[in-house]
Amino acid sequence: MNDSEDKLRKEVGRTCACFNLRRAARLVTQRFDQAFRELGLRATQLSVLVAVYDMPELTVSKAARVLGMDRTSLTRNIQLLERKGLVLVTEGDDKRVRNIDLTPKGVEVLKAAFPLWRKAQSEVELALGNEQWDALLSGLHEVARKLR
Amino acid sequence: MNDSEDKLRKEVGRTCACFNLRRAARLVTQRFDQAFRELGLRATQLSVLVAVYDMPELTVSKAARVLGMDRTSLTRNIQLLERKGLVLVTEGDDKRVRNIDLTPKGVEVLKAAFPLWRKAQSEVELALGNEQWDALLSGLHEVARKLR
DNA sequence: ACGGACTAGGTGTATATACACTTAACGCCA
DNA sequence: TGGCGTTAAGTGTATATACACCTAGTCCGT
Repeated sequence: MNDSEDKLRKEVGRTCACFNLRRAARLVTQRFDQAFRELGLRATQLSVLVAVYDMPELTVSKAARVLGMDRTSLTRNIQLLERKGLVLVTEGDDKRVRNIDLTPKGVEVLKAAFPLWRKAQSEVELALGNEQWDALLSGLHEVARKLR
Repeated sequence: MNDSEDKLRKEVGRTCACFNLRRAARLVTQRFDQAFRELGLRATQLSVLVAVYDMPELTVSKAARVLGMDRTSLTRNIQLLERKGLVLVTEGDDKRVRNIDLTPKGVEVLKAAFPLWRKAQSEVELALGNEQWDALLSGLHEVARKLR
């Protein structure tokens, strides 16, 4: 490996957008998953529940766009939530679409998750400090806006 | 759901550290995976190769710490790279540890990946602009430093 | 009405990730 | 030196994620 390759290699380790985003996501996800463990809920599942509550009669494709997630990934997520009895999937008027809605149990779990979320979220915000946290969040929003 | 619960729910959607990190990581990973497709390499695999090259005689546990990844997740990653013939896993003097090193083929793939990485990385940096990208990267580093 | 283009969704397969548990090796000390 | 606590690693299982491919329903022009 020559000098310029060595330089590039070091740059990858330090600055790679993909690696740094994934590493941070892994670390934060571990904390959040831990926080929701008592509900038998994973962090990803909570974000799906929130989106479903926010948008009644949500379809799989619409939800995938909002969540910045591949449609087929979301299908598996929703199947899981359905098995847990947290969401209800029904056929739309257009027979191709599936409408996703929270069950009463889903709403209960969502409500129970809020204080646990608040705690996990505060830990991250505290670790960074308000200023850096705001900057980070802006950057993440911008990534979603530009690459969605 | 009462008013304060509604407010919290909306806050989750907008500000959740876990969701926003994961969504950005998903979107960026899709681009990077796409960029490396011609090498049969995924973005995560590249970051492992870089770490392995950087630290000769790296062990699984040490690599996991550096990469901010669960040790057992890394085991699966390394098994994959071993099957592809990109890394070599050997027993250490201490018979418990495994030393991970790149094979010549691994070095070749790593070198071939650099220009592809440069291109994918530039797209993200351009999408955000230098200032916001620097702020985002700092935040991600800080998350790793504080939560590792 | 029909046929093709388009759209919504699911499945097969592979990788990524982590927790709980297990196994094997090391080291120390009584 | 024999046993026990510690450490390094792998396995079983479950979820998360995405691409390639497939199916079925809708729409529209003729």
